[in-house]
Amino acid sequence: MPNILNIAHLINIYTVFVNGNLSKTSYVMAKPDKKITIKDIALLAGVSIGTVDRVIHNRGEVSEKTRVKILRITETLNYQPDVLASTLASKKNVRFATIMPKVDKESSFWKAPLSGIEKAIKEIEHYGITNKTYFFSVFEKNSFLEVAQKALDENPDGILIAPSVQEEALQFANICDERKIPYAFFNSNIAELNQITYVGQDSIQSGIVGAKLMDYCLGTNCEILVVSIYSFLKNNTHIQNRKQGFIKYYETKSGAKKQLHSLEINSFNDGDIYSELRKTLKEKPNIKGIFVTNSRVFHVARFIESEKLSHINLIGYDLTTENIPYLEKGTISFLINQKPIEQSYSGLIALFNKIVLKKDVPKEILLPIDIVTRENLMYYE
Amino acid sequence: MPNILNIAHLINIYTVFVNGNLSKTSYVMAKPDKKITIKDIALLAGVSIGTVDRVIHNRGEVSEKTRVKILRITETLNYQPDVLASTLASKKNVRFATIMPKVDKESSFWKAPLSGIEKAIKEIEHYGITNKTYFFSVFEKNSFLEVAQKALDENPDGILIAPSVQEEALQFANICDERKIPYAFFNSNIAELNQITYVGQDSIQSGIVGAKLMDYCLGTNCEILVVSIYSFLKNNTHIQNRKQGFIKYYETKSGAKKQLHSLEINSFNDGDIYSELRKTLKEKPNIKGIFVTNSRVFHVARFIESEKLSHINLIGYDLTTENIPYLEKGTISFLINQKPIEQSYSGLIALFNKIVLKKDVPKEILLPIDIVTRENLMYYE
DNA sequence: AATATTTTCGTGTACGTACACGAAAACTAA
DNA sequence: TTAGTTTTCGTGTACGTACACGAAAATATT
Repeated sequence: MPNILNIAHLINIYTVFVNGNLSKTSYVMAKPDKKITIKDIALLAGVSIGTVDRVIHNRGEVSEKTRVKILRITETLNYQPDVLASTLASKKNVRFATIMPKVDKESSFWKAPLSGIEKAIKEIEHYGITNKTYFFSVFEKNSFLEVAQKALDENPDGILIAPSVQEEALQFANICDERKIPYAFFNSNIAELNQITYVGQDSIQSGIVGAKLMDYCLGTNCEILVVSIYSFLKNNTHIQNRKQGFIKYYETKSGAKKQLHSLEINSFNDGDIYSELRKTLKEKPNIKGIFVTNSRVFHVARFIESEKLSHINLIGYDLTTENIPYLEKGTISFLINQKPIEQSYSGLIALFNKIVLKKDVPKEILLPIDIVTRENLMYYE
Repeated sequence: MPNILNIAHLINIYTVFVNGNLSKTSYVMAKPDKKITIKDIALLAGVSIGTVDRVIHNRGEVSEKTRVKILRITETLNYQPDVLASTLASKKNVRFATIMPKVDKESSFWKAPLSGIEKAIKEIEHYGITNKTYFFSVFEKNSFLEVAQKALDENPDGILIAPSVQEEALQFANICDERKIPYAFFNSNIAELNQITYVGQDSIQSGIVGAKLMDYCLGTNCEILVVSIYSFLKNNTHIQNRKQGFIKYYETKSGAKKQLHSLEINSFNDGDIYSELRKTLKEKPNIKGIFVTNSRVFHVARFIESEKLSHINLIGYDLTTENIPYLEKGTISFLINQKPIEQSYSGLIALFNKIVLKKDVPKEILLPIDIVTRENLMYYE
């Protein structure tokens, strides 16, 4: 029989248990505030804290009988381990790896996730968590897998991936599955894998939002151009979904439909882009709105300015340093924000919750589709 | 002379110090990863950890000589106390109080902050933090101060306040100052006080955003009505700023100006509201847009539906359960979201950072002005 | 100089958990 | 039964900090 300390709450627990009426309610009603510790459980089970610890961590070396007994008590009292004490005692530090595209000179989009990573780590570094970020090039074919291998070599406890190159990322996810390393995606997703979660935007819906805005901008009798710049390089489905969503809006919309045109440009060169745009606009002079499916919208903005086409409404994606000046000047009417900072931040926090705190994490964390215009820009930067 | 343990990093520290070249850089370069503990400091200072602890907490009973010595080492090594160990050791629990309007049957706006509070507490309860929320009525004159007094009676370690009734809140803030209880504001602000921080929206700018949206919605030749419903009851400046911002946009805007009209309605009764609106719209048939300066926009939406005025563009505030159906149907074109959940969440986190972690907190945390329409609504709810 | 008083400091225990080590109990083999 | 083996468990120490208690050192008093 356990030695009963003269602590009120323990007596309460104990009474409940010797009665055989092992009821959570009755305990909780007795002392709702006091936190249950393994010491309490040990006392109630008539064993030592070491034994309780072994049961909780499935470390074996405990007879089935006492194991069940301890588990029963644990569940009944709804024991929650003290995260502070736990991480303090276990000096093991959890190491995360983040794999994402490098910031190329063509667009600064991938700068933003870096500060999200920093923010997340600052918040959880107390818990002994570190992160190492690995950058791949979306332009070099084998870059992703090379870089990913480096990350793997360090045997991290969890990996956050921006799977911009789908096939390679898919391959890598399988390797992670084999090696039982948990991983999460951000920015773009690959369906049907074992990712802990995906943090990002619903890309179809974001296209719909773009269309809605375009609709508000434009009068009744005009045409719209949807521009994709170098979309095949990137996470195709992501970009294509935006286009698809945009088109869908106008298909389902009752009332005056607008005519849509589509243009694919596979170049980052302003000259190439200008001539393509010039040609299209010449052919279809009724175009009053241009929707660009990714962050390369600033190319089109430059074109509009240089050709003095102020009557054209321009909508695109992402608050990159290239795009922002054109939003401020009004050349770009709206930018749809993907919340790149929150994406990486939430991704790491999700890994932390799952791996360290062992909490459940939703399979998809869909971030808001922010509508950004000149007037509310300052609060999103 | 302190007893040198054969731990590499300590020898490193020690070497640095006996040389007299007490340089942070040299230490950090030696062992950048190892965390400095009070034990390290004690060893280096040739005292016990108890003494170091006394110095760190300004608890006195230490000679000036060793105090300075310890402080010097502490600063040089950039000692950061371990929050986990610290909160584990001190079983004192920090108690916060939140004071905000009660959810009235007229509008569900104040439901949202409750979940923000819950979220924040869930995140920081490990640190022994609790919160008790107090509700006042904006309709009863002395309700705020009564409720606030109750909060004060519990002698909380920090108070989060939604100062919707300005004069009373001001008075109360002064009491808090006297009693040296730190406080923060959310949702609306009172300038020039000693609040730790204000979390909320820039209300002037939000009016400007509303105007911009209205501008996009409307054609060239039309008039706009600005409606304030029961605005004198609430945090006046907040509501008035929105109106002011809205007007400012059209004043500063070059090009075709639009004519603005203003309507104040001091009733929640649909009958009253309808007749006021009906009268105004009859007088000014050219009105094509209505901007409502608070969450009572659903009244106007109901009016528009019942009078079948589908040509009117309606813009207002807040994703309340009353407003959302009208946004979904399209009767309301846009709602400006104040992020009420994040407001209370960030408010409590700010208190936590300041009081518990002793971190610096910005004097103003201005949350984004979310533009919400039918198509991106689902990600803000 | 001896004692009293104050200042200064070291030691010990606690917080709740993790884990190593070894002792006791249970079981096996002879 | 006894020794050997395995299973099961208790004890001790550590993580980094907080704080009480009391001892030692410094100072004051007679």
